[in-house]
Amino acid sequence: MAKASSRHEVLAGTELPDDETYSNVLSGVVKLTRNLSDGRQQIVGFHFAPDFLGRPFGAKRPIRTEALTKVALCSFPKTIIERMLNDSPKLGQNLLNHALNKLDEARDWMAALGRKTASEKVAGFLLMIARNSDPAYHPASSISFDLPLTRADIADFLGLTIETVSRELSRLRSDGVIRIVNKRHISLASMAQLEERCGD
Amino acid sequence: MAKASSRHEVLAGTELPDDETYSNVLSGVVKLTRNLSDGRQQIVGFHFAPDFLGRPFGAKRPIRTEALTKVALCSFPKTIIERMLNDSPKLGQNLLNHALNKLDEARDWMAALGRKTASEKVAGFLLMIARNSDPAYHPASSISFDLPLTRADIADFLGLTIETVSRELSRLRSDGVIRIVNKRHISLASMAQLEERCGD
DNA sequence: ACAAAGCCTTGATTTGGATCAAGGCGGCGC
DNA sequence: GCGCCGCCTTGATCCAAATCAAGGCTTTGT
Repeated sequence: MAKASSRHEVLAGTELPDDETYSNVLSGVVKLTRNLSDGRQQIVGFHFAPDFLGRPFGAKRPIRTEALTKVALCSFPKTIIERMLNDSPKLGQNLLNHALNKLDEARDWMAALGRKTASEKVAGFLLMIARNSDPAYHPASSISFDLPLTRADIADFLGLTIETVSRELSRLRSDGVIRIVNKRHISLASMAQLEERCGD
Repeated sequence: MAKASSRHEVLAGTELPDDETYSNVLSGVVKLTRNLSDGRQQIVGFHFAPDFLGRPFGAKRPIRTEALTKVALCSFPKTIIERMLNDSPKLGQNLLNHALNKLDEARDWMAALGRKTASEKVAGFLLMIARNSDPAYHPASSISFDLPLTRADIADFLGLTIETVSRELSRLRSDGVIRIVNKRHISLASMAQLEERCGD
């Protein structure tokens, strides 16, 4: 298996075509986007390390895959993966678990999109990024992280406009919940205050 | 395998506990609900025949599972399923495919919740029910079906209020797109008009 | 037959977030 | 250095959907 794999990096902004490979995200962040016919856009998922990318036996879907940051990938040809799925049940179980975790995440975000207010959405989003940036986080300690997304991407993820995202971030800052070190770097006194504001 | 299975029916409104069984939906409709702490509610998925219910190796989730109509199930103990997953890769592949299809559905609905207008959401919802009611549908022919949901459930699915759902259904009726035979039964002249109004 | 409870519809009013509008700031090319 | 461009913020106004309100229709129980 190690023989067939190839490690490579792509730059932020690269579209990852839905080709015949199958990859593991080693570092960086990938976004999945769904478009309506008139151009309205919704981000429907992220892949952080160590998520998988690519669908075995894949029915193609109208979803665009794009690197948000520099991304390191470890890729295999789909034929190899499909053969391994037939031979060893272990891999299939990993993939099934991964897919079910992604499904749970998607369902959490359906609840957020359908029922949360703008400020709850933004707080919940910052929490998600914070948790994925610092895997071994302590709920009480202070944390600082880069936003891998522009305001436009955040808006596309939360089902809001750029202006509303900007206003809610300003409000969190003036309420003392976050510090906006610069447009792309946030620091938190504690996760606890964000957790109170995220509504679930 | 057939030995360990048991066929049974539950009434509309029954909660299906997240127990140690694993089931196939033979008929009827099941809803999955996610709640925020203050009681706001979002329906995050449906299971129609022949979907699967239950998560192998299951991490429990804060999701409630409830029969919307009378539902017929074919159940197996989880231990059996988990043993079969280790023995034969075929079952694992089916489950993986099923999970990936549910994930695609969830992502379509994320786009709807985040970016569609109320009337597009209602049109898209009717289309989904119509397609699941009449598996062998012809896009051009006229169709009639029962809504397995109350207005409150529809609102919880679409991230709207009961009143808005009611108004949008009334509007589709007065525009001649649907006939409301009674509160729970709808008939369509054609799917095409709904497809035009669902926004994607 | 009637009362009570669910569920749904329709109308009036309010409001959260969208849209429209006007800069600010930082990086880059010339 | 200076002007341009992309990205972000903030303010003013508008509007789609929420909320508030009133009743209608059906079913259930007495």
